[in-house]
Amino acid sequence: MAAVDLTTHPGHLARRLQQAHYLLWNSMVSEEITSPQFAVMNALVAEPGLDQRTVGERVGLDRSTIAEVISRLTRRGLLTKARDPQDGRRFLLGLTDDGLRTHRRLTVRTARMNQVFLAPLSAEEQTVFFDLLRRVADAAEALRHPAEPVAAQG
Amino acid sequence: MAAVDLTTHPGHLARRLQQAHYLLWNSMVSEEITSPQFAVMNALVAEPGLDQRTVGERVGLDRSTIAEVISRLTRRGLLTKARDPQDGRRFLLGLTDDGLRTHRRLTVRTARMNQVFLAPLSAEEQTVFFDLLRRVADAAEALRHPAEPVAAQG
DNA sequence: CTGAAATAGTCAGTGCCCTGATTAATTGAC
DNA sequence: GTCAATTAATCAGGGCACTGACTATTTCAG
Repeated sequence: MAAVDLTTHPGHLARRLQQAHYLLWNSMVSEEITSPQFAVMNALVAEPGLDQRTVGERVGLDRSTIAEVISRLTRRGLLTKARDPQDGRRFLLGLTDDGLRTHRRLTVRTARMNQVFLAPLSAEEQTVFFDLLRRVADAAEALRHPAEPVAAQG
Repeated sequence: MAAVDLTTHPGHLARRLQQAHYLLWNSMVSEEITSPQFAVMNALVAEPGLDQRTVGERVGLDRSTIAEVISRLTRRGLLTKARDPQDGRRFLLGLTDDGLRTHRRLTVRTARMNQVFLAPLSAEEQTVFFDLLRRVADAAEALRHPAEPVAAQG
């Protein structure tokens, strides 16, 4: 009986949290547009004309995944993709009118969904929750993308 | 400029948290066995002889996903699968010796990984983090599996 | 005992997520 | 100016996660 209590494993809880969010999104926000797709559209509302790689960086998706997400959004006419005349490697991205409308519509619904999602916590707890979540995620991400490796010491 | 700040969206943070965990698991625990696979093995250490559906329930995986995970573990010889003679619909699951050894080995490593993952938080913050995470995940899950719908009132 | 409902598992289809290998374009050392 | 290194994107391949439709078995009402 060397079994472990998974409710003390942050990774397990993170997975369950994300699954729960997925289901809630599906029922309260959209069955067509997923949360990562919304994140991509949102990045392009904030900074129109970004290229694929940079959008991925903004929303936290690797090069392969961002390519798939963008391909789906393009296929649905929510997003346009054009070669950068200045740099033939890049594709510049932008939202179509439909994409913009969709983003606006979903923004309202995500706000409602977030309220339901966080309802079990008090206002102060919600603040703490965000703080802890961000700190853990940022630190773990930093482990993977070690940024400027400060000149070797010792 | 109606863009939203995704760092105030719990779902977005949950996704980033899970991704960060995935990467950390890969580098600190195993490149062969994934976190959900470990969760399944762990459930069978705690309760040997469970059937597929129940294991899925224990670790939070739907019937399709649990089938895939079990198929991979079986293919690798970590797990056995046998028809329940009492109920021809069920498959009873159990760990092989190799599966048991693997579980034991990974248990040590997951403990180390959890420490690294939670390192940015103080001991008290870690306790709070677990509490908040569990409450939000449980509540959101409850929305989807509405349990015993208490007799309609009013 | 028989036929309908419930239950366990499979299968097809969609989408997210990663790695490693490859292709095309640009940049930079010489 | 040429060739090597870098960079943006694609592709192949493995794994997780869900839904809806299907099969096989069991259960239960009658």
